[in-house]
Amino acid sequence: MKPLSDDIEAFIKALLGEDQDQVDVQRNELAGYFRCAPSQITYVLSTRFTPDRGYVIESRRGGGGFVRIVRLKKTKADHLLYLINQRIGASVSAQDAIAMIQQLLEQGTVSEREAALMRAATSARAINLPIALKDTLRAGVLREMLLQVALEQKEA
Amino acid sequence: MKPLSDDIEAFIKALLGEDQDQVDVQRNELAGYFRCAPSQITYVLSTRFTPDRGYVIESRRGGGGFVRIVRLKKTKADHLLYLINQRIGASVSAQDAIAMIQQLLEQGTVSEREAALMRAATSARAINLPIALKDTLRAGVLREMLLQVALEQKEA
DNA sequence: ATTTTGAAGGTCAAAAATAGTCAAAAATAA
DNA sequence: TTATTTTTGACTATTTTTGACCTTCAAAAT
Repeated sequence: MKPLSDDIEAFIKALLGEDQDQVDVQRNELAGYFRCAPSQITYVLSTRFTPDRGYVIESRRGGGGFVRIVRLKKTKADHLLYLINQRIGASVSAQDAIAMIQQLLEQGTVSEREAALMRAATSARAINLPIALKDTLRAGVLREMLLQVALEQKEA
Repeated sequence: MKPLSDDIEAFIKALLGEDQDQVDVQRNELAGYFRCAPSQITYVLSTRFTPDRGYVIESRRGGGGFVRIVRLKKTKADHLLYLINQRIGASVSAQDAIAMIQQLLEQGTVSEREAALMRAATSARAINLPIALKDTLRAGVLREMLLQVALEQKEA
């Protein structure tokens, strides 16, 4: 017997279909449909729709809340995905961040202004913490920014 | 289903339009139009039309009372300096950061892509730390990014 | 001039509507 | 059996919506 998670995963992928690269669902509604705990939906999203697999999740709580699943277009975002999934690990030095940002700039993935913003956000001044934590923090900040750029690639 | 608050926000922004910098509404009338509690109007005003987002509210009670929504007109440079020197202190919540970035966007100080980058860099996902340090860190990241934008303003 | 009154708007806390977290239990796979 | 994955549920977090009660203002009544 196939686990429910697989069905839920398939269902969401079906919702995305061919042309759609983004879909909004309501966690409780989905859970109701599959007669499972709402947290199971969260489980599926966090195990099957990761950046690693080419997806990004956004969500909002409260009235009118939702979970948005966005599929990244792999062809366009190839190098970005590599950086996000491989190159950025648990920690990134300031030097490494600068190098990666430079590459993105040179290949035209980001503008000069955008690159400057990214450098600012990952600079030592911005990330003012005990050494042990610095590089970890920077990894998080850089990753989220790259995910954001990858999201926009999809629109182009 | 989008929350009512978003509709009310959009409605008020439509009233303001491009050229108008201020508009008067009647709380009860608006509430009647949207079939909601009058206090919901107050809620929308106090969450979406804050100084951080570039608006101030004035009002008068009693017969002929009104609520006036005023869009602040500050020069971009002044506003940036205010944010950097006054508004961003030792700590900034995720919500406050979003509000400030939103205003920069509406002001045309940053592009949609740049705003998205800034949101990503200051998001809770990017800044994944013990609560105590989060807001402090975010303040640093946001400040450095704004300084960067200010720098470029100067050159242009 | 003073008081009354009805028409605004304001406050605040509770309820409702969502989603997230985390650890334990259950099911499977090795 | 042991390790891993799935499933669940209790508890938390966030956002929106509502309602009961409070304050202020202007015009009418005295």
